[in-house]
Amino acid sequence: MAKSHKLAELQLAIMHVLWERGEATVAEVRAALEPARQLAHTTIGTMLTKMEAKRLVAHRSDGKANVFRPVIKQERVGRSMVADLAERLFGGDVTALVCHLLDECDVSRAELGRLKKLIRQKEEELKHAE
Amino acid sequence: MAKSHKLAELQLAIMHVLWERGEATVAEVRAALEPARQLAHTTIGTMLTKMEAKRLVAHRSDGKANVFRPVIKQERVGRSMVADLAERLFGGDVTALVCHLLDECDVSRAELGRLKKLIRQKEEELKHAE
DNA sequence: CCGCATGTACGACCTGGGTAGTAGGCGAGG
DNA sequence: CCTCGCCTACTACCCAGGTCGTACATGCGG
Repeated sequence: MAKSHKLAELQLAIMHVLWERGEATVAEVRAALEPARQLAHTTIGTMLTKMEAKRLVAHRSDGKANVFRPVIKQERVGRSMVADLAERLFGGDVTALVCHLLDECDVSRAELGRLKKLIRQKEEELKHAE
Repeated sequence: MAKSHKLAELQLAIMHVLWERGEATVAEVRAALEPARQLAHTTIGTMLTKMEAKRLVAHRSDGKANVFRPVIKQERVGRSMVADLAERLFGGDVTALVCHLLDECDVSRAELGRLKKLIRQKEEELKHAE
């Protein structure tokens, strides 16, 4: 029952760290976030605790420190957040969202190439599915 | 400077009504939102007031009622919210976002057609720009 | 054995979104 | 003129995200 997993700023940043590393302690997360944001050690800890309450992460106790690992998949979060945005901004019209993307951000030719390939591939899949 | 305009759920819904109509009273906004959400008249009023404080909307007084109109363009909000999501979810890699879209949502063949056309058009633009 | 460095757990607080109640203004109908 | 209905303005809350401070545990170097 894919309940929409909307993660806010910091939560998402933390999840990224965990997804990348598999698991991490509070200090490690903090260090990883350090360049972008200076946060107190406890801030990360608190956040992680709150996130555990929401079943976004889980922890095991390794000696003195807690080691956290992601519970939900990046995949899943990405999917629901993108879908959510498409819904709220374009009434669920995915194509409209892509148009928007293409229009507003500058996309390099290489990227266009990749996209073309992707679309062709998608068309193949559709053909086979029928 | 394009400070990122992130609007939350209700705010966005209200803006959609205003963008569509050009302007509307509290009662009209409420009526427009009615099918999806039952909200007290004052809820809309309060929200609109808060939004006015943030310069998202403005109002003129027409007799007894206030008539609100959008101050920011839909365009602008869409752009910054999409960019924001791309940034937070895919580190700004627009192509990754599009891939994701294509992969996860089911896109009809007609939509794929539209997208192909779009990309070709985009390629033209790039060529001319050089 | 002491105290510093690290860590955790818990509680405080602020902000912004969202939701609504209440008080008071004001025009229309009786 | 009084009341009903509609409207605004103000105030009050609740919740979640975010940010810490403080108190307390505990391993390690001297």
